[in-house]
Amino acid sequence: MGRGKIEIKRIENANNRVVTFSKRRNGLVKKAKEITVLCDAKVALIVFASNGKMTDYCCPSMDLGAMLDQYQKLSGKKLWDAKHEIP
Amino acid sequence: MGRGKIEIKRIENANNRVVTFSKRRNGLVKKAKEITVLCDAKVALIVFASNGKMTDYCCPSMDLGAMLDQYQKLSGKKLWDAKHEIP
DNA sequence: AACTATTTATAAGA
DNA sequence: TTCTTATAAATAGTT
Repeated sequence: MGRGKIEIKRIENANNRVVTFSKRRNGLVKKAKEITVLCDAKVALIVFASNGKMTDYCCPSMDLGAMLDQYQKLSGKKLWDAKHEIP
Repeated sequence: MGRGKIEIKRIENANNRVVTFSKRRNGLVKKAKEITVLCDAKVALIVFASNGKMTDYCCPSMDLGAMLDQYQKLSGKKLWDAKHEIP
C-alpha cells in the first residue's frame, strides 16, 4: 500500500495512527457493505478507536440483536446473562 | 479488481457468489486484524454466509460481550432484554 | 486451488 | 485536514 510496504505492527506516532485508523476504518466498512450486497451475506461490525469513538455497521436484512442471537446459537457462547438486566 | 471492474450488486450465479464470498470474507477478516494491530483499535466482526455458516473475529484486548456493553452505552440502543433470560 | 490482469486501497507527501 | 500519487494489496475472471 501507499509508498512502500508497511509492517503490521502498532503505529507508534499518534498522528499517523489516527490518520491510518480513519482511512482503514472507512475501507473496512466499505468492504463490509460490499460483501453484504454482492454475496447476500449478513455482516455486523463494531469498531472502537483508541480514543473510544465508535463506528458500526450492520447489514440491512438482520438487526444486530438477531445477529447476536444467531451467533450464540452457532458458537455456543453466551454473550449476556442476568447481570445485564440490572442497569 | 481482477479482470475488469464489477458493479456492487448481488452476484446472481450461485457458484461465483460462494467463491467471491470466501475470498472477500478472508479479506475482511484480514483487514479487521490489521487495523486492530496498527491502530490499537477494538474490532468485532460477525459474518454469516447465505448458507448460514458463520465467521467471526474479535480483537484480543476486549471480548465480544464487553464490546457489546460499550456499544449499548455509546449508541443508546438496547441489544437484549428479559426475554433472552428464558431459553 | 493457482494464476494474473486490473482495480482498489492506502502510505506518504503536498 | 483534504488532495494527490506512487505503490502495495485485493480480487474477478480464467485455467
